[in-house]
Amino acid sequence: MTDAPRAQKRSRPVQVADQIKRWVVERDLRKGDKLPNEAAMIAQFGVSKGTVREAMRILEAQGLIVTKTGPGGGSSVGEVSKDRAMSLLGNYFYFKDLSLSDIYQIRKVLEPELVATLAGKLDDETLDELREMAHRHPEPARTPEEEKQQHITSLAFHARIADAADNELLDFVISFMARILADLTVYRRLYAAPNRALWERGRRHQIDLVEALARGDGQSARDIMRSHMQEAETMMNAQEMKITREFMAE
Amino acid sequence: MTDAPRAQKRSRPVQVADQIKRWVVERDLRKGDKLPNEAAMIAQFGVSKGTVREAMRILEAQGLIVTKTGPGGGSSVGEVSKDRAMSLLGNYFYFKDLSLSDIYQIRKVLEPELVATLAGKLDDETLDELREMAHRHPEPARTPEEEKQQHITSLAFHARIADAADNELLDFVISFMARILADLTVYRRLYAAPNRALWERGRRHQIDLVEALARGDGQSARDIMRSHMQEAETMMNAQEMKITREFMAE
DNA sequence: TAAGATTTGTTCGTATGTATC
DNA sequence: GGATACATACGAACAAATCTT
Repeated sequence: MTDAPRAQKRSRPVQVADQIKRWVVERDLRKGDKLPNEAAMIAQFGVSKGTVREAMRILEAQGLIVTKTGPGGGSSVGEVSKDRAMSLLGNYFYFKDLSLSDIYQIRKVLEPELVATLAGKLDDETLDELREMAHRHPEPARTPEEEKQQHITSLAFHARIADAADNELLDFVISFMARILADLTVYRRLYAAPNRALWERGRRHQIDLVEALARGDGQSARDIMRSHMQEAETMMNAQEMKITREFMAE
Repeated sequence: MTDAPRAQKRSRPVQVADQIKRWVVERDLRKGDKLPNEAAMIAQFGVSKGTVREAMRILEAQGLIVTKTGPGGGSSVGEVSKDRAMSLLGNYFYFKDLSLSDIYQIRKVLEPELVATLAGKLDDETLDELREMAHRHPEPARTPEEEKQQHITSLAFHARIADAADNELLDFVISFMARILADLTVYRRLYAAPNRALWERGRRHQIDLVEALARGDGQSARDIMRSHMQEAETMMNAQEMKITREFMAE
């Protein structure tokens, strides 16, 4: 049991929620498995309807159960989705004021590592998706709106690669960083000459990376991603950005 | 607004919880700031007491608010603790069956990166704590119980270093991995000769690492951590381990 | 210490909404 | 459509915690 030896006073709904958690773990229940209905829990725990409902809300908020009305309805175990997990974690960092350099310090080492292990292991469908994204914007953006769109496509490119990893933790961390970056609000001064050469190199990186992945060349993939990350960081630092302070919604 | 354009039917408590979240974000409320009390929310949202309470439980479960009874009590904004964030994220991985190699793939690149940036930046108090942990177990374990204790001390050593990072995201990821590893259940066969040489090298690594950090030698720190991670992985792979399948408690 | 005020915590009864058969 | 089984929501009352005087 990881359960802390807690001396704290815990409200009844929280106690009930904890008991239900233990109940689920003990029986090793899985995704669709059903929990007892309200009436049964009222009897089981000797508490009122309201208390049971509050307990269910707690579990629901954590993504652990889903509830349906009607006959055959009730609560059942629900796998925590990646999106919800990212939102919950996002709430933690809401108070932390992450900087771009914080994020890039990690991206710079994780993303090259990721592509190195993925080389030669991607199926054709994934590779085609990546090719499409890499080629989607053949010209530099002319308007802030286009710029934003390209930015989002680029982050989706990275998230798509992470999804293909069989390391769920690596996938999550990289996807989470992509999401934070996507949620950034860009305050930028529009420079007269938005370095076309640098932009072009970024695009080439993506294209070359996909082909390195396709032919199973892990070392090249790693090297390409390294310089890509390096240049991406440079570009972003050149802009004035600020992380939006808001809670993430599921 | 990150808020998704959700068509779903959301129950009233969830709607109320969302509105309160928005309310908090709009006013940029911080850690101790108080929310309206139950009665006010009942009036504000035109819902019943039970509904408001369920909404509060949702926010509480996410670590966003804390509630106290009595005069001057009520709900207030509560910074999400690292522990709670780790627990919530742990629930996501509960369903994922992470392997040791998944975790070490990331540790191997992140921890060397961490110590490299930390060299020369730790205060004396932190360094002394690390020295104490590195020297705490001068002899190899003789019993499974001692072995477990040494394992936990070692993970605490890494978590302590992560805490000192000014990169909150890096801190969190490393601490989270340490916690997962600490939650592992060890099923081991006790080998006749538990490689004393390897154990001794691990201990030396920790001791040397602290001194490299103390004298500000980032390159050495990185190298030491690299081989330390490499050997730690080897040791763990030699053991039979299995991740305990249970929800983490706060 | 004690009493009173304030605010959340819990219960019960009842009514409504919703999905299935 | 109607019956059934279930969650959803409301309102009034009382209990418990905690602060102030």
